[in-house]
Amino acid sequence: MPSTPTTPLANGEKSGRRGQILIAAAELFAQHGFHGVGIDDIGAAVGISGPALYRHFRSKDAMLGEMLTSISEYLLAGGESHAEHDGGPDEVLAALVRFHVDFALTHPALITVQERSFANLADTDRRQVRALQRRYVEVWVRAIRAAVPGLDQAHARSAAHAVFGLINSTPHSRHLPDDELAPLLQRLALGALRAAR
Amino acid sequence: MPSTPTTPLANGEKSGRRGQILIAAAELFAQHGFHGVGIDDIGAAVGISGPALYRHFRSKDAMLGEMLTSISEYLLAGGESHAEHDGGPDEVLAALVRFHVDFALTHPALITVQERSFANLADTDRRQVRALQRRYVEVWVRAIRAAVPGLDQAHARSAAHAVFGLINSTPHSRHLPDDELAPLLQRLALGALRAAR
DNA sequence: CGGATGTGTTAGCGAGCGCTAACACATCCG
DNA sequence: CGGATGTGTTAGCGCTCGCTAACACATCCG
Repeated sequence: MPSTPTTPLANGEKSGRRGQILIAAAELFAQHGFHGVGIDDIGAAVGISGPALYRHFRSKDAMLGEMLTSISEYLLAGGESHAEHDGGPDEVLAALVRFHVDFALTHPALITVQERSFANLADTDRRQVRALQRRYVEVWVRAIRAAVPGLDQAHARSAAHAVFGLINSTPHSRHLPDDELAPLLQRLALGALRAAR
Repeated sequence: MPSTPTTPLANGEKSGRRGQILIAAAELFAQHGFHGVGIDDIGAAVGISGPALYRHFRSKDAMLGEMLTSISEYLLAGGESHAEHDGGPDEVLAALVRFHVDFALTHPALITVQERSFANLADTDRRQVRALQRRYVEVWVRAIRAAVPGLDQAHARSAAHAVFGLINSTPHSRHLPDDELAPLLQRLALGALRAAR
């Protein structure tokens, strides 16, 4: 059975070498930036040497493309699944916050890459990732407007992006154990949205 | 008179060519990442050609170093100045938020570079920038703990970083005019901090 | 005047990049 | 067995990069 993704990279047919390579590459891209990482660095990180990567990916750009697409699909699928669940608007919003916080804490490198390497995508990949991201934002916008009355679309969208920034800042600052940081971030995010107006 | 900085780059002796180059380079670094920008690109952006930059900076690394140091010094000076002003804890915190929001909206490229290119700094520059950033964070930590009782240092520090992420996310999403976005961000940031505990 | 100083140019270096070519070998299966 | 397939290797290509060298010229000033 194909199953819905449980982990953003290394799923289904991406399991094995391909997934392993994407995970290692994401870590490196997050640390040094896309252009700061060489093909040989990525190979070395998975125990093979540079050019062997081309048995699995068409190009370095293709790695980034598949990486960001995969992340965006995972976020969208998770967001939609939580948004569909019944429960009041407050519960839905809290579930979205919890989902995103959990993702940021579990996959800090992926959050970093998603944030920073968008501009390095090839045109086609960039369009696809942007479309997926927009749909994810729209899930949030609907949830925010349902839970916080009196916000127009533009304000809700800005608030959504701001909360992403709040949650995604995690990788750069982890002075707390996850089991204290996660609830703090959830309080901060929901507190921010409650104050949106 | 030397005066305190009114603009993060292009101050005092940095006025003229040096400041102009740093501003142009910051814009390019923000768009493409440090390694994604060539010496010739920076030169072209100020109307001279590549190698002429070495009349003003020792290296490309030195440009980034001076850029981030300058930004960090500006933030720290502004933060300390607002923290010293009298007024209740709430007023001080609100002033810090307003100051940081204003900086993020006025200099989106600088915020982006400060966030993303820290890892590209040479060792010496990185140490200095880190020290300045820590002091800026400490200004916030004190203000947060004064205004939001019951937070220990670690939680306050995490909250400060989260609010930076919230405010700094602005460059990536501006669907509102500044005069609506700024108050929204201030409400979100203060709302988050109020909910920290 | 004439040297010093500051700021620009073009040519070109050495190094590192992404990627391809050519080959090696292990596994699988008709 | 023996070809097909998949996955690894090393050598090396063409290109771009940061940076230096060598030179040009304008301004300033003793």
